[in-house]
Amino acid sequence: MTAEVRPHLRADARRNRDRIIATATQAFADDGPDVPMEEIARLAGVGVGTLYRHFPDREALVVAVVRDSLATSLARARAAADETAADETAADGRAWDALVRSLSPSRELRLTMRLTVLFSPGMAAAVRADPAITRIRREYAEALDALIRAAQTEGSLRPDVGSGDVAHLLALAAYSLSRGLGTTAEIAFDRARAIILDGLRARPTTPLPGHPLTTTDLAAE
Amino acid sequence: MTAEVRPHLRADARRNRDRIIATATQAFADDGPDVPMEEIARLAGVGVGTLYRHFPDREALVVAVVRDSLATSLARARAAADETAADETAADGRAWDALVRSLSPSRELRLTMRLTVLFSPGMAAAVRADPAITRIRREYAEALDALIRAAQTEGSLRPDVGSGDVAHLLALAAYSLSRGLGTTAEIAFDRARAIILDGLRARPTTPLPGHPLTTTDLAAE
Amino acid sequence: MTAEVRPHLRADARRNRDRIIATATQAFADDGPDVPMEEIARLAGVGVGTLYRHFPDREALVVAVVRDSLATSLARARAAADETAADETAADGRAWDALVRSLSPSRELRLTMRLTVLFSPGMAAAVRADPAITRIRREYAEALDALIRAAQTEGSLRPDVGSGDVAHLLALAAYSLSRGLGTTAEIAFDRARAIILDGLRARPTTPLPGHPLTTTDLAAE
Amino acid sequence: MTAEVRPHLRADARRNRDRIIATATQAFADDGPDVPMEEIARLAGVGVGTLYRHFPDREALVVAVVRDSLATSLARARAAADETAADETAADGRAWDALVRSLSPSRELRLTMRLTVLFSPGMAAAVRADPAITRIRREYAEALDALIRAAQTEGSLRPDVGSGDVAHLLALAAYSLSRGLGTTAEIAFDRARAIILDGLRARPTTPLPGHPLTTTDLAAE
DNA sequence: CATGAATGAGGCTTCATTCAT
DNA sequence: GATGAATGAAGCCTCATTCAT
Repeated sequence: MTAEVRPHLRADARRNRDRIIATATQAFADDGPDVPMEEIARLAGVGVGTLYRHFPDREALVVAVVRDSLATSLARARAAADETAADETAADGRAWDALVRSLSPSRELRLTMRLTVLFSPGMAAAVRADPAITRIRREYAEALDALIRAAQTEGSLRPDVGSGDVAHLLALAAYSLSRGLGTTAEIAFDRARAIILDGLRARPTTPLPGHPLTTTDLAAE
Repeated sequence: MTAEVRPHLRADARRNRDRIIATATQAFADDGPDVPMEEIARLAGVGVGTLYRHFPDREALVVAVVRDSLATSLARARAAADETAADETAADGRAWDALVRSLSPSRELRLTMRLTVLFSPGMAAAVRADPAITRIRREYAEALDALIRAAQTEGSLRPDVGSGDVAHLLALAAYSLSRGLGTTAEIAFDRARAIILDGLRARPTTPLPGHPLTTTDLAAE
Repeated sequence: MTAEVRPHLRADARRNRDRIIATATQAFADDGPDVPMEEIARLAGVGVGTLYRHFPDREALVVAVVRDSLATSLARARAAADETAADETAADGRAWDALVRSLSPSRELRLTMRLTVLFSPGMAAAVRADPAITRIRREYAEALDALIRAAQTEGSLRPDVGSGDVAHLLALAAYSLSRGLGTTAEIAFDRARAIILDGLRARPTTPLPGHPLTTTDLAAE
Repeated sequence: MTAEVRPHLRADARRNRDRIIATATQAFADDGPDVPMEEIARLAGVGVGTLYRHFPDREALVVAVVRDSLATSLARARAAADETAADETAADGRAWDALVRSLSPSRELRLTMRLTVLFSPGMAAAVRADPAITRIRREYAEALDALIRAAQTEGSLRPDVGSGDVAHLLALAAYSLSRGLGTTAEIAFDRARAIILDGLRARPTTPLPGHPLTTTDLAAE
């Protein structure tokens, strides 16, 4: 689950650290961003002291949770991309297919994106300020850029959108994840995604305002 | 700003009540749903006691804020609808135009929708339980239903979507409102909206999963 | 209900004052000594402002309630005493009979005595410091003293007790008034009183410690 | 001072818990049932947090105080009873002597009984609802019942009273404990108790109303 | 290192009292 | 005079964080 390596950490300590992150992720998803630290420690089966030994304060824990989740998601996305690239049987529209998968973020990634909305302004700033997170976001953005250029080259994606636009729509779809996990919510999500994809595939009707957004444009927000 | 009338309320008290609601709306938008009551009181220029005289607890204040915002938005939407109906110059595609406006919620409505996501489960439940809010939501839903049927009849809206789908996409767009108010955010919003609209106008390519969602489907979520 | 006369008070103001005292007495009896001022005002059908016009603070109201109750009780006790004194048919043991009546305080007096126990130390001090209340207590004590001497003279009351002892026992009996008004409570009270009376009538068996207490001894407590 | 044992509690925590109970008992006795929690914590030399760690809310603290006090009193009463039972030199009237001791509750028990009168209805209900307290009260009642039957059998206690009557008189005497600790108060208490005892020893003169009360009758009140 | 007890700042709410209408 | 709105100090409780065991 953890994608960053901290060299000098005894096996049991490492196990504790991982369990705390996993538990916190689940707790944030279940109970929202205000779960008390003691509750997280309890759920992880450790004392608060241990929690604080690994993460000096709540902010550090939150950053670790987001970092871990993004790293995992990125790793998975890359693995999938490699498989796809190696798949010689794919028809044309291969770049479009990859883009479609980008708009189908894993449940875990969606939870993380949702969290970043729910966290308080201070937490959100801390998350954005984390170098590792920044790096992962940049790599995501680069991958998305490549995908988009390929799809536009192959003619399957409308030419007047940029990676910022797609990332934005991706984020929108992800936010829709409601706390409840009903299948209705999942169906609503899938339907919305399909409609958005049709919008992305469409020939432009009326010109979009401004110019194609890059992910950098969004980050400046 | 206030759309509900409480008959027997001294002028000064009424003024305070309105100011508290306006201040709280702003404070929630700026600092999230956890702004301390005392902070809200301070920003409104009143003592905590006054705040609590008008709203017996935090829940009551939140409900009042949402109710007020929704009521205002509904009133404006209706006024706009009347004007539109009276506009004899509109080309064909009139229903579509109205639908487009539905996907352009006012900044205030967008803030409110954002709030409903941010509130804790308890608050969200209290908001949903409020009769006035329930009524407004129902009226909104009914208006949207009519709009959608008309647009589908005139052929401008794809036939495989329901009011629930549109409401969902509307909500997605609204959530996108970031805390910051930069024009970039506004442009990103407008571009996303246009793309979504293109998706709604599109001839279906691959069939959508499930069946057209009604707003009732969403509420059951 | 009010036994003190405040000369220059308009009739309606006087009526308000009386109603507030009566209401407060009832409210203290029903809900304990912490009833909010606003609640008392509401029950009395006046605004808080009016309440505060008549009684500058909570202490003043409490003192007025106790004073009024004691004054009424004293007046009634005197009226009863006069009637008794005039009753020529009474057998011997007349002083004893009067004493018995002393140990049967009216429901109102019992409530008041109970209140003085329940009030906070500060309130209790304020009550004890009130000159009118002090005077009434003194008059009560004097009446009790006379009664006791007479009863001891006629041989119906054991000689080794003083007015302080009787007042103390009287207070004990009064405290027994529970909040609930069940008849069981009343019967328990009557039985306890009868047993205490038997104790007062008894020939001493073992000598009592100390010496007969006067009411002054008690007040010094 | 503490009679209940909580097995798994660190020594220092246990010490704190005990000190908090002792301090709270004293504080309630001195300043009434409304002493602020923070004041209790301060007097106990701990932070509020510690107080709340041991007792989740004020009610829990009050219940613990009463439970502890009653348990201690019961334990002492039993120890005394055992000694008495072993005392072969006692003259006849042994049951009566035991009853006399029952009417001489320890200072601590008297404080506790006083508290139960002073507490608000809610607190009183919580105290009555506590299983440990209920058990102790029942055991007290049973012991009193046995004592009373024995005394009536040996002819030293009037036959027309029940355990409820004695418990009631016991409570009355206990309530008399004034806030101040003057020796006058103690003497007044002792004298009142002696008089009440004479009343209990007396041959009935006029019949008591109702029938002998059991402790169950009182509890139903 | 792990544990969980202790701390205290901070948020929510109540209510005695004051003051504008 | 009467009214009830406004005020803010004070009490209850929670929880992030520190520290002794």
